[in-house]
Amino acid sequence: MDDHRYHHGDLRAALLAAAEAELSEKGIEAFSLRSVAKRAGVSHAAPAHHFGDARGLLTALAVAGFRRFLATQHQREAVADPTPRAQLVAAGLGYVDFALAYPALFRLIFSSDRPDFTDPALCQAGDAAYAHLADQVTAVGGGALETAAVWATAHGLADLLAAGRLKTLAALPPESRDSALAAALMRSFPAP
Amino acid sequence: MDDHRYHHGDLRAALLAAAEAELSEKGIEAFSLRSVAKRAGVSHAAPAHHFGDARGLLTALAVAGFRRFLATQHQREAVADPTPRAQLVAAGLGYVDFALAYPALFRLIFSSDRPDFTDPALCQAGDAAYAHLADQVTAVGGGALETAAVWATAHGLADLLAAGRLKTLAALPPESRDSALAAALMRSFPAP
DNA sequence: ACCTCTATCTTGACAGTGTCAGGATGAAGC
DNA sequence: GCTTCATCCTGACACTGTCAAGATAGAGGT
Repeated sequence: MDDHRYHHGDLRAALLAAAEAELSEKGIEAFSLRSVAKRAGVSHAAPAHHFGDARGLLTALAVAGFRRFLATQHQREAVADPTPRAQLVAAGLGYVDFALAYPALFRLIFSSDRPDFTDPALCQAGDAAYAHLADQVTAVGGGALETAAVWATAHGLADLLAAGRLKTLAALPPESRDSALAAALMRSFPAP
Repeated sequence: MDDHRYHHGDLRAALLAAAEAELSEKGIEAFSLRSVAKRAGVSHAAPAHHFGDARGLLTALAVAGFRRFLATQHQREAVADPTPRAQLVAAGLGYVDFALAYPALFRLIFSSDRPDFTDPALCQAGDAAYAHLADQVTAVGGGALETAAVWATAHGLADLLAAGRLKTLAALPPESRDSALAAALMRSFPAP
């Protein structure tokens, strides 16, 4: 609990936490590496040793974001019917949940050039998220094109809602909003 | 044709053109006001007089982006069947066309905090784009929820394609890609 | 015990950025 | 010709990311 040691102990994790806080407060376009260091209580060049540069930090943050992205979908799936169709819809609702709960992380992952998307760890995290969706589409009898269609619908809903551009949907109470989202998702893949 | 006059003549338009070129080359997150001024051949503080600050320039650029966004949709609609359903699908294809032709502008408009979206001109331009879509959904018998569903599908396809994340769709030849997009769009609103 | 080695973090510097204050320029109106 | 004013420039400031060089402390060997 001593914050004033020369060696921090777990500065890497502390910097990631500070970076996420800065990201959600200031947004990706006002993100500052020095602000992150200041928030973590270290010098402005301390992050360099753990992440190389600002891109490295944001890449690591994007990896963590993808993991939480999948975890948010799993939360929805856990409380949904075990049928493939219900699981797929639940994943879509989790997709939207993540975008609304962590809009800055969502934008970092899907609408930013700052993370290095050729980084192996980030590639793997992104591929895992895609594979999860593709598996579920396969389970309902769809192929690559159906995966693209479902993904686009979920992504469009999530992105527009997170940006505050779907006021008619956002104004609905949670249950009817979810059912509207579910209906849109259901239409995006073929009937059984 | 004299580029070295003290008074530029139409610096505002020249700065907008330079800003769009910089935006599409460097991306929104590496956008630099000084680079724009340098490209236009004026001093680093010249843009301030016409746009106030960097946000003002990007706001004006977003307004122009919304206009071109609508124009791109109109191009598709002009060569499509005049039936309401075909016109709506054409608008969706134009939506995707714009995202692929001007990805940086698309991101500026839909995934950036830098423009001032409370600016009257920008609000009006954005509302016009929304109204165009809503009108077409109304013409096929849909309401607010259907508008949201169609919008989300078109937006998701456009955003993911522009980000290069739908390789299966992007790999298709143009005609079959368009028909796949059209099929996804058709499913997003009720049958006649 | 001491001594090195190494990872970790700090300090200081540099070029580049947005923004502001003040000054220079030149076109238009009287 | 003189004034006026929009237009554009120069210079300064604080802030940013990145690099080089130094300070610190924990670990491991002798």
